[in-house]
Parts: sequence; structure tokens; C-alpha cells
Amino acid sequence: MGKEQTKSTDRITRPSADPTRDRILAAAADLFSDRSFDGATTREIAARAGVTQPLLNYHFRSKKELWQAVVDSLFDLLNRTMVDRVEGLRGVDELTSAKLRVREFVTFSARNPQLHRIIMQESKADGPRMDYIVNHVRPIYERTTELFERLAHDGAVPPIPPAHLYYVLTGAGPTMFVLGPECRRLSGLDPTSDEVIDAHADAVCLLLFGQDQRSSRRRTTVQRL
Amino acid sequence: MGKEQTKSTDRITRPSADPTRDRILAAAADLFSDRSFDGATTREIAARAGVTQPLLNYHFRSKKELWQAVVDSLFDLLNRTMVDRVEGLRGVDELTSAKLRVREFVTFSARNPQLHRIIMQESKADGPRMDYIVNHVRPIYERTTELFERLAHDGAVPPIPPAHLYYVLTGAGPTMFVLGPECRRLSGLDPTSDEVIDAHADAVCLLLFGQDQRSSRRRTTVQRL
DNA sequence: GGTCCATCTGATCGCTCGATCAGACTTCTG
DNA sequence: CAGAAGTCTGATCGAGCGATCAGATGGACC
Repeated sequence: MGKEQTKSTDRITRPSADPTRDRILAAAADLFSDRSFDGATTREIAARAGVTQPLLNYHFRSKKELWQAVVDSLFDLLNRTMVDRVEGLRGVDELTSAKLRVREFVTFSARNPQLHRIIMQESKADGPRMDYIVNHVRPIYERTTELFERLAHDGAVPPIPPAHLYYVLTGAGPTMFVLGPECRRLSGLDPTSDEVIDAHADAVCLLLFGQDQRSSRRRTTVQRL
Repeated sequence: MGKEQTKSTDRITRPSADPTRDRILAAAADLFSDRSFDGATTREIAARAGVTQPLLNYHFRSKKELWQAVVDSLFDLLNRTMVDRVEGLRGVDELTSAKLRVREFVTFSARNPQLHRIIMQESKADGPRMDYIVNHVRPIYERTTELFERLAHDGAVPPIPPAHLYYVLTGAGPTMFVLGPECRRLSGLDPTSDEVIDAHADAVCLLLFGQDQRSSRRRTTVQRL
């Protein structure tokens, strides 16, 4: 009981130091992303975390709040990852910075497909969980579309309205990894391997920015149309 | 009782002439796609179809078989739509044909986002429902990657491995419409309007094939890099 | 009119779900 | 050692789930 106050104040964004709570969060992230909110049962989450089911209601008030904590932690990880990447790019021109950020975004969604799986799941229909996700996505959307606006104005990316470019990117980048099991079955490729992830980042960057973005993949037949 | 045999034999692919059954299928497609398999209840499907819940078990043996019938009908619609489009293109060169097929694919996934929502839902994790979907997707995947192979060889599309190009396309095309409610909230655009659908098809074709593909959207700053 | 069969409904079954609660266990403090 | 606080578990609750079944309904055929 006395824990909720202290925890809920300092655990809004920062990762917890509580190992059990973190194990529950990790198990819940996996199961919510694989099976969706209704498909993931608290008993299965608890089993994967190696605890009993009532413990979830001790650390989190309800299944809904557990889900929110999972979403918070995943968006927190995404934002910290992108901020870390950008901070190493002081003084670099915006186009080079944008290329590296797109690359980082593709890599992140390959290594952490849970976030996009949950977004895909909950943003299909209006509802309280979509509201919760939209609040997290909106600042990312604003930053991204403003960047695309400038890049398109400079001719660095094709003349596509920013909103459409945003959904092209959030579709083209993560889908191969969101549908990882299907991809493995259809193509035989391993969507968790570094080679496949790099190749997909190459593909997305090539389509968005043109030419080859990686020194290791020089080809001769690059001209379009 | 006597119905199952006659129906299950001639209703594998073709649409039924049974209006009640079709209303159930349509309601189930909407709810399965919005709320996922576990989140959609048979009672809610029945209510939307305007019938009582036990009637679902009369027309379909179980919730699982209802889901399979929904998937069958949606893939059937996709395949018939694409075949109809291709049949009007006899004698056209492969690049032009490919552009029109990409455009048709984007339009279809905008008008029928249910199919991609269900695929996104079930292909995230291994399971019997993913098997069922993969069986439907495999021939589409084979045809598409073979086409991309030829186009890339001719330099008509960027030199990207076909498997990656496939997931770029299946991501970039439908995502804006799969996440329709989120898109409406974030961008203010209406992802069901013809203008937005056309603009998105333009965007995808421009990225894949370069230049502008629509006569109505001539721009001056098209050069890349 | 009587019979048959496909279609549809109300009532209800067994099951699993998320949540609750009393109590056990551990750790820290005095 | 005593006791308080934090952590965790077994037992169990009511609710909602998919499925079942007996029976109502209505049109087709004799």
C-alpha cells in the first residue's frame, strides 16, 4: 500500500531499480505485443516473469495500469535512444543527421518490435488505449513532419506531403520486424540478424534519400527510371 | 445440421448468397480487425450483425472457423481485385503494369484496411492463425518478389533485395490506413477520402519508381540527393 | 392440413478471466 | 528478541466468455 505513492511519483519515466517489477514489465511487453491487450492474460505474464498472478496487482493497480507502464517504458526507451543518437551529432548538417536518425529508427524498431506491435494493435480503433498512445506519439509526429518539411523544401527527399512521408517511414521501417515470424517463414531471412537489419535500413534510406547510404554496398546500376 | 456439408464445399472461396451469413462475416471482419481475435466477442459480433449470439455457432462451427471464413473472404476480395486490375492490362509493358498494381494495392488497403489489420495482428507471433494467414500470403509474396526481382534487374526500381522491397511496400502502403484513427488524430487528414488515398498512392509510387506517376501532380523540384 | 427442414432464439453450461484478501515470509529497526 | 513494513502467495470471488441444446418460427412440398 505505502509503496504506490513513492513509486508512482519517481517512476513516471525513469527505469525502476526494482528487479521484480522490471521482470514483470518485460514479460508484459512481450505478451501485450504478441497477443494484444485482451489476448495477453495476467496469469501468463506472471508465469513468464516467474511470479504468481496476484503479484501483478500488487505492483500495478490493474491490468490497464500495467499496460500503461509498459507503453511508458517503451516510449521512454525510444526517446532516450533517439536523443542519445542526436546528441552525438552536434554540428552535423541536417541531411546527414536525418539519414542517421532514420537509420537509428529502423534499427530500434528491429531490436524493439514490441513498441510498434502495440501501436499497431491499439491505434486501429478509437479507444482509451489509443488516446494514451497518441499522447506519446504526437510530439514524435510533430518533430518528424517538421523535419521532413525542411528536407523536402531543400529537395533532399522527394516532394511528398510530410504526413504521407511519416506513414511511409513508420510503415516501411518497422513492418518487416513487426511481422518478424511471418517474414522468417516467407523469406527465410532472420529479421533479428544484424545483416538483415542493416540491409533494411539501407533499403529505407535508399528510397527516402536516394543513392547508396552505406559504403559497403556500392552498386553500379543505381540510376532510376 | 444438413447445411454444413453443402455449404462447406461450395463456400471455400466464392462469396455466399446467404444474406445473414454475409452480415455476420462483415460484422466479424470489422470487429476482428479492430479488436483482434481475443478482443472481439461473439456477442458483440452478433449484435452488430443484428442477430443473436448462438446464430454464429449455427453458421460457423466455432469462433475460430468464423475467423477463418473472414480471412478467406478478405483474401478472396484482394485477389479478385488484383486479378481484375491485371486483366485490363494485356499487352502493357511490365513497368507500367507494376505501377498500376502498386497503385491498386494501396487503394485496396485503404478501402479495406481490415485485411492488413488482421495480418498485422496475427503475424506478430507464431501460432495456428499465423499459419493460416501465411498460406494465403505466400503466393502473393512469391509473385511480388519475382516481379521486383525483374524490375530491379532492369533498373526500374532501386537495387533493393526483393524481400526488403516487399516489406517496404506492405509497410509503406497500408500503414496510414491501418492506423486510420491515429492518422486522423495526428494529422487531421481523413484517411478514407479519395484525395488522401490518391496522394498516398502517389507517394508510394514516387518512392518506388521515381519521378511523378500522376499527371495532375507535376512539380519542378523532383531531383533527388 | 400435415410434415419436414432450414433458420433462429432464450436459457444455460463449464471455463477462464482480472481482481481481492487474508496470511506467510523476509528484512530492517529498536 | 519484538514488532513493523515491504514483498509475495494460495484460495477464491463475480463477471464475461464461447459453446450447447431444446424449442419456436416459417416456408416448401406432399
